[in-house]
Amino acid sequence: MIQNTLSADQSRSMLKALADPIRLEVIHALANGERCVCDLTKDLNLSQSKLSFHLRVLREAGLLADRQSGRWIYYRLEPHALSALEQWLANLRARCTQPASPCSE
Amino acid sequence: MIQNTLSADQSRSMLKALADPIRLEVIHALANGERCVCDLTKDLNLSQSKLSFHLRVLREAGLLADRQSGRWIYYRLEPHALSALEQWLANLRARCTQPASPCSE
DNA sequence: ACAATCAATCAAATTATGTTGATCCAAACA
DNA sequence: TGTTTGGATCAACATAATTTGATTGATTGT
Repeated sequence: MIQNTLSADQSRSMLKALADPIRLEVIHALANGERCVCDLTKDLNLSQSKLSFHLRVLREAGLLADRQSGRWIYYRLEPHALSALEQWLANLRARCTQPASPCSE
Repeated sequence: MIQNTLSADQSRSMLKALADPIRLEVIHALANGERCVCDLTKDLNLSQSKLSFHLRVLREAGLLADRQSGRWIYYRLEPHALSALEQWLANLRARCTQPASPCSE
């Protein structure tokens, strides 16, 4: 589960997961709701094992969740993840835009 | 220069640049203002060529800028870059949290 | 002009990521 | 039970990113 504040590892794996065109396509493909792997392979025109690899990266980064129903596995976005990363980024920026130190003592 | 909206390539290279512990350290080391490369090597205890490599990645991603003064080269944060990425992320999230389609027509 | 210093760059070696095809396992259905 | 389908995983290979040490070019000081 994703907390409000990300660990260094969590933010790093999310950033890495998002920094890939195929994985971004996967995310977009899930924007309208969950889909099973077999439909995703058709939607994205990817081989089964290739898609599976990228789904795992996204899942392990916390960006996706899955559930099984019968013999299908449905993947969906984990919306908290993106906002947690947004917050992490906002924090980083805050730390990086400190005003110059004051002139007198 | 960084515009208000990032291209896919720009966001990708920023995400990748941020997804590395050494490069994050570099960013933190610059949080209080610009520093020359020779001081950064001491601050971060990195070899010259290793630091140079990571500075280049960060610079090419648009996250840092540099200037020369005498024989020193000073690096500084490019604050627009982080906020542009924040915006990119917010956009992605917005596209990913569309409400379910309405019940009646 | 010569020596020293700062920092980029290059080539070689190493490590990490991504891709492919095969295999395995579980669920469903005959 | 045997067969099919959905999907994860594995091993082998391919590609990309990182590290290291050496070289180079520019700037400064002697």
